[in-house]
Amino acid sequence: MEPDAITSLKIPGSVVRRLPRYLTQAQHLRQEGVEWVSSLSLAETLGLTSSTVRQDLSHIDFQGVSKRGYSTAGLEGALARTLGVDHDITCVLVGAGNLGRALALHDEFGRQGFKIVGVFDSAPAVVGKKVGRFTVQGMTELAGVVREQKVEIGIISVPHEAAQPVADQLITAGVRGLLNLTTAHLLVPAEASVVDARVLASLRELAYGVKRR
Amino acid sequence: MEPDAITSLKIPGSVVRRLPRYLTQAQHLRQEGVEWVSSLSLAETLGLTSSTVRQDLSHIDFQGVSKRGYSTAGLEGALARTLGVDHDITCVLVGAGNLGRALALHDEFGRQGFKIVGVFDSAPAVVGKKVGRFTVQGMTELAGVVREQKVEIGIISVPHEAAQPVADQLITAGVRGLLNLTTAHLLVPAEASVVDARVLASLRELAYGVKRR
DNA sequence: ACAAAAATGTTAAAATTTTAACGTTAAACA
DNA sequence: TGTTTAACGTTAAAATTTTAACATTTTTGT
Repeated sequence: MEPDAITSLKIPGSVVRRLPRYLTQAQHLRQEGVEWVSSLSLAETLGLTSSTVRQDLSHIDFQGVSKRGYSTAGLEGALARTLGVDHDITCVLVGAGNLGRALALHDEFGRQGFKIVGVFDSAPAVVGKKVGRFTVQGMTELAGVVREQKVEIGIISVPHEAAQPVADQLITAGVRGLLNLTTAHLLVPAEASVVDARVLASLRELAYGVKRR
Repeated sequence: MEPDAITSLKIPGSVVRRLPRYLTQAQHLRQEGVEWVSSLSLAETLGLTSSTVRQDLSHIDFQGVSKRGYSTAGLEGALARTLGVDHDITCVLVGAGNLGRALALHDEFGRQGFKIVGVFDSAPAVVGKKVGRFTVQGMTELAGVVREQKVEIGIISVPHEAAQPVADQLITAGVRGLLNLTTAHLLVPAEASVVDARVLASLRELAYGVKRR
């Protein structure tokens, strides 16, 4: 099945960053038994305009229906396909500190298709310890696991000084995307992707928000 | 000391979202003993243009020096003041699941001035349990703690269906900013701020990134 | 003391993103 | 069966954001 020439060509970053929110809404609504949703209602619950919603959804391979809106199930499926989350994605997690362990234990990601297949850490004191169903492995085993299990995404939750070397190791081993939970800025080759989770940055952004009133 | 009329008037959101990254860089550089940094060098390490960096920093109350650039210490201080992170900010955390517990245990936030003063959960089985130095409290105690300790920020890491009611309770109790770790979209009065941590959304954004190549 | 040059702050243009406007489609109902 | 109308998809305008260009400043070196 050939992907649609227009819709698959390249979705602007501003739009890609909103697609996950539409997906979440579509999921929630469908789970609540709602079958149809309009651009206006999506806009209101997400704090956008209906124009933006329609403009955004025009980038995915899915059509609304006049007078009804969008089928929540159809929208959910189309968004999942567009984002590439309509199938499981294998991940490894590097850095078994508090944050890393929490993510490994947080089954919601697994339910959403992000399957962690290994947890790694460089500290000998941590290697061998259990984190939920995982046994923490040493960094020497990382490349092998990535190759054997065709791991696509690496989640980095190490101290920020260690982040770049870990990123390099992951990319060299064959991972194509990095979720960066550190405050470091990661440099990767053009064919790889990085998304920063920005947890501390979000808190700081919030500090600015609460200050000015 | 009157805040500068121009610089404090309102910094565009696009800029505010980058200020924490400059702050992080300035901190890292100063800790490494680097005293000066240019807009070009900042731009290169953050993946921006030097123009954007200079434009962004023109919003804060701080001047660079011709031929030298920006003093890392000065920049760090000015950014911290602009964002409002030059003093401690009290936070409470609601939802002592895996993610919540990890954040409570992650001392980096505390070192950066975000002081958690209480951890709350609605599940009777969890209330009374220890999370690091905290004893999980019931929701009935939330309002009292927020008022007595003048808590400014609430961190929400509950199941998404519970997020809005928890947000309402926090706002009613007097919190002025919310860090939302759930996938719910939170509605709050105009005088309050919400920042979404977008962890799952980031993974999904990454899925799109790894798909298209 | 003067000239050269590196890097800022600022102005203005370019690019992108968001919003509004509106023609079109198809469901609902008389 | 025809009319009404809600809501889409699309075009174009408005607003915002990013980038380029350059005049200005100030350090450095001769």
